[in-house]
Amino acid sequence: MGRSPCCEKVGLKKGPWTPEEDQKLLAYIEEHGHGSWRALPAKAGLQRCGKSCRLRWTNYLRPDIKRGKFSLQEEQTIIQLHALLGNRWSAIATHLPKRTDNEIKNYWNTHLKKRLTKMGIDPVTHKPKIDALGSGSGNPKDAANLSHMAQWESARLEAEARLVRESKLLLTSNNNNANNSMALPHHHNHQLGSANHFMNKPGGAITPPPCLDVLKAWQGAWTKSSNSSSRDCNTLAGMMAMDDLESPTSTLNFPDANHNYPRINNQTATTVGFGTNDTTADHDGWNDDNHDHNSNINHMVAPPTPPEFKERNMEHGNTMSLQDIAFACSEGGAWFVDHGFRAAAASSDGVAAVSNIIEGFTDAFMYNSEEPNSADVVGDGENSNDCGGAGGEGSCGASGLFEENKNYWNSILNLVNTSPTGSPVF
DNA sequence: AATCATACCAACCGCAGCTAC
DNA sequence: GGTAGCTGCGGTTGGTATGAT
Repeated sequence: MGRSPCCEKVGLKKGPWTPEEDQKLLAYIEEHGHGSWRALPAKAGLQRCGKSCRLRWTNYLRPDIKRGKFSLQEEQTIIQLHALLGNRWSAIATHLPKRTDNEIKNYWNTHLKKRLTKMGIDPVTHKPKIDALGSGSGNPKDAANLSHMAQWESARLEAEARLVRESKLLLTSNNNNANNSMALPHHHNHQLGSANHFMNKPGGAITPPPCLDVLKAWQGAWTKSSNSSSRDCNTLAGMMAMDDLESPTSTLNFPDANHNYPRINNQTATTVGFGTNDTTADHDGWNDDNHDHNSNINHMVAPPTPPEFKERNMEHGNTMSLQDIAFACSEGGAWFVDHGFRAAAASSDGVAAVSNIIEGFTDAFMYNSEEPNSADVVGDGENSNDCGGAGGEGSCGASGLFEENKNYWNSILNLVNTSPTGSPVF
């Protein structure tokens, strides 16, 4: 791979651009397009290297750039995408219309990172800092395990999402049946791919679908070891709410309605923790009585009991496999698989079977009304199991698991699905 | 008013991936 | 298959603006 000499050439100007230079570059690109950046400066009469021209164009002169203060929703999106993708600014920028990767990066480094740090969150891992927790659990192994899990899961999550995309491309051409939902048609395709990946095992062996809410699970795990004074800060949303943000919402939102980014749901932020010892009636993942649904911050059910998970985690070398994650969702997972495969049984060929699985899963997992504890999807308070909707009376029991996984799965799928450019994210 | 510290952000640097030859 | 060129990306720097003392 050869290195380009670029700006090392003598005589090329560096540093801030003058209005005249901007005008030249703008005029040339408007008339001819940028074409080859390397050749552009000479053609445009600029004493700059192509790289500098490209940067000036993409970060400043491009007409579709929005400048100015970041909105609350943009901030939230950046934080959530950063939690998911890390410092992949271009990927993050894909989901923030009219914002450049450079701008987002700068904003992260100068604002958001500091803010998170100030609030005791590690801006790299997006979980409460060990220092902030003090000796907390008193078990350094926990921290190591979680860190290990975080790294592993980050990679796995990306691979999973990539497979979703690939499978979508592969299967959409063969499968129109999976697109018959008026509600969220694209999800069928994505789930189709995902199901093909994690369920289509040789010999008919079925692997339960993954509970993808790993980031939140980490936070939940940390919740367990944090003290009561810091518990209120154990959801990112909670932290945001405690700082200078206006809303605790951290459910993935897309800021610009003009870009057809779907608002996934109207629920406010949630944290699911598989490590909590919630024995209270609210089943909100907190072992107390003051973190209920009336809070601005919603807490969801903690799926398996800690000893089960710990034991399993140890068996698997302190990393989480898909099966482990699914195990974390075991209560809903068994039903989920059963429901999905009852639908699949109606088909004989592979693609249709997978399609039917997805149909079944979609019905079951996302819209199911047969589930005894099905929650109100939009959290509007009308359903007694509404997890956090305004005025909702119910708490998140077993249905919280479905809600939480559904929401997170939606988020991931929509991240993949709504990318304007065929997302370079995955 | 002057000086210093901090915040902000445009721009640069260099690595890595992709593609053409 | 190897090499060179080009482009994109992420980390970092340095100049400017703003605030504090």
